[in-house]
Amino acid sequence: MPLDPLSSTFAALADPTRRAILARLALGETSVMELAKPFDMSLPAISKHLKVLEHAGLISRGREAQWRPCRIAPDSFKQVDGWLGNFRRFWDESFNRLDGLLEEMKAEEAAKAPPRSNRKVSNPKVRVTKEKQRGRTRG
Amino acid sequence: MPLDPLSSTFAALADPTRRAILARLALGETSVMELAKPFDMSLPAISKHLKVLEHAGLISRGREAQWRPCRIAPDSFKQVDGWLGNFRRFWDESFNRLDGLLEEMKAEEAAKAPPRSNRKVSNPKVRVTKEKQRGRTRG
DNA sequence: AGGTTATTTAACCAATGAGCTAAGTAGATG
DNA sequence: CATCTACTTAGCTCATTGGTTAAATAACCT
Repeated sequence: MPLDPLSSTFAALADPTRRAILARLALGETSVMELAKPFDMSLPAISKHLKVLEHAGLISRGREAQWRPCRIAPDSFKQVDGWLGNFRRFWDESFNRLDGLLEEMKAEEAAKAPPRSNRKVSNPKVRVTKEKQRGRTRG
Repeated sequence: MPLDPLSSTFAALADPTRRAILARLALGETSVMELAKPFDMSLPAISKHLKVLEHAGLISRGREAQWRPCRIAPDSFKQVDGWLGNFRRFWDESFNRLDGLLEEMKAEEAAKAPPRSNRKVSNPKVRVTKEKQRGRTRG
C-alpha cells in the first residue's frame, strides 16, 4: 500500500480523466461539481479521482461551506520535473549545450579548489561496469 | 485496451523498478541480464518491465547476437516534459518571472472562482508562453 | 547435433484500480 | 425541523498489473 511518493504521483498522472481535471484546475480553483461536468461519469468516480490526485500531492482541497474547492499543488509537479531532469540531456538540445558549459565551469572550479569529498555514498548497488559510456549516435 | 500514449507512459513511470531501470539506462545502453542484476526479482519479471517501458516509448531495443540491448528513447520523455510544461508556472520561479508580463494583463481572469458561480470556462487559453524557456540550475 | 547463454512466452495467482449504485454526511436554507 | 445541494463512503463488479515457475525460442560454441 505505501507506494513511494514519486510512484503515486506518476500513477495519478497515468489517467486521462485525472489529467483533464488537472488541466481544468490550471485555469483556476473550482468545485467538484464543476470539475465533474465535462465527464460522462458518476460523481463518486470523480470523487475518487480527486482523492487519488490529493494523495499524490498534485492538488489540495479547501473548505467553503458545502463546497470543497480544489486547486493545483505545485510540489509533486516539481518532483516529477526534477526526476525528469535526469534525462533531459536525451532530448533537450539547449540543455546539452548548457550542460557542456557547466561541466567546463566545474572542471575549472575544481582545479582552483581541491575537493574535500567525505560524502556518504552508501549503496553501490548499481555497480556499473563502465562508469560513463558516451558517444551515442543519436540526432 | 489501447491506452493513450501519455497515459501508458505515465503508467510505465509509476513503478520504482522501471524508474531504476531507466536510471541505469541513462548511464548507457546495456543488456537485459545487466539490467536485472540489481533486483531481487526473476528474469521474466524484468522482461515484462522492459516490455512495458518499450510499449510506453521510453526505451528501444536492438539486437546483437543473443542480446537485446536496451537504450533510452527520448520521444516519450519529451512528451511528458511537454505536458508538464502546462503547469510549470505553478512552481518554476524563473518561468513565472518571464511570464510576468502576460500575467499582469490577465490579472482579471485569474481571480478566484467562487464555487457557486455558474460561469462557463469560456477562456480555454492556458496562458503558456509558446517558446519553451527554462532556466535550469540543477546541481 | 548438442549444449550453454540470453531472453521471451505461457499459465497462473494475489492485489490493485476504475467504474457503478445506494446510502451516508455536512452545511445552507426554507 | 425538513429538505436541498454538495460531496464522500461502502460495497460490489471486472480488468489490469506485478509477481511467480516452467517451458520455449534464439543465437552462439564446440
